[in-house]
Amino acid sequence: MPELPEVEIVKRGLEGAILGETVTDVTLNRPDLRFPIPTEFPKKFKNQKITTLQRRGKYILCLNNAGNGFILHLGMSGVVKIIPPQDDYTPAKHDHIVIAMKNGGRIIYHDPRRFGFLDLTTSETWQSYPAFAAMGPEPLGNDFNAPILAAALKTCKSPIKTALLDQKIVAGIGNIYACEALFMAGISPKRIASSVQGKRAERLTTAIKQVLAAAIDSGGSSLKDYYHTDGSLGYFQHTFKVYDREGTLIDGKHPVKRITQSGRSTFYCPSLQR
DNA sequence: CTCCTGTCCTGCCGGC
DNA sequence: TGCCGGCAGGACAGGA
Repeated sequence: MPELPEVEIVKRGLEGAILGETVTDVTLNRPDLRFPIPTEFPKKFKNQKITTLQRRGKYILCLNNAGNGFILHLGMSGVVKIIPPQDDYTPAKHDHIVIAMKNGGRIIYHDPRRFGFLDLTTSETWQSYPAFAAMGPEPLGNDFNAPILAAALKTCKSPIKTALLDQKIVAGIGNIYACEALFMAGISPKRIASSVQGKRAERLTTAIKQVLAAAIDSGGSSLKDYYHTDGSLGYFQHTFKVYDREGTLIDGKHPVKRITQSGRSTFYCPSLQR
């Protein structure tokens, strides 16, 4: 599920658990996720203090006091588990990376499908990491507004839904929140992206910000519960208006339809989205 | 260039 | 009950 809101919640959970803490050990339970895990990762973090945690799009950046860092992407099934200092840790299937802290706590990266990946970076160079260098604006930041979105879409001939999934247009949006934002904005996912200008761009910008902020709020309020139940961060329950709701009626009369665009499912309400 | 398709991997769900 | 096909929230390479 990890799109921007989920990754933001993971980052906040990590802040509470490991920011300022010292790593004592990093265990790689397998050599690769989607790509090989850099073999120098453990030694670059061992005995170093975590100084920075940041999110950019769907990526998490973590830096230590030696100026080394890692970039983590959760892929489709990545989960971060936080094991508090006093708790026992029972290894589970697909627990690929275990980071042990001096205070006794542990951070586990768990990912059944292994679509996620971890790469090394440094405090000096992380901003020019390829995925970041090409990435569009943060949707919740001041750099994202209607004129900027309209300009980015101006030459884009693909459907607006497909364009929203392009991380170069805007960062952090995935299949769920693309569907939800278009529904909130009353824009058809099939509309040519270049035609989303003026008022439509205004509505879409507002919808994107609202949908993402609301999801973060709902994840934030459940953060404590997550921490206490299974310690896993990366998935939280949020109710969606159209996503995965094919056939249900909006306001009792407007059915939600499912179509395929660029090989991905799109959910929308044809009578309310133009 | 831009756009679309296929692919990586495991788990789960529905249908037979 | 068991097996099998289809599908899953991402990103990228490669081809048109």
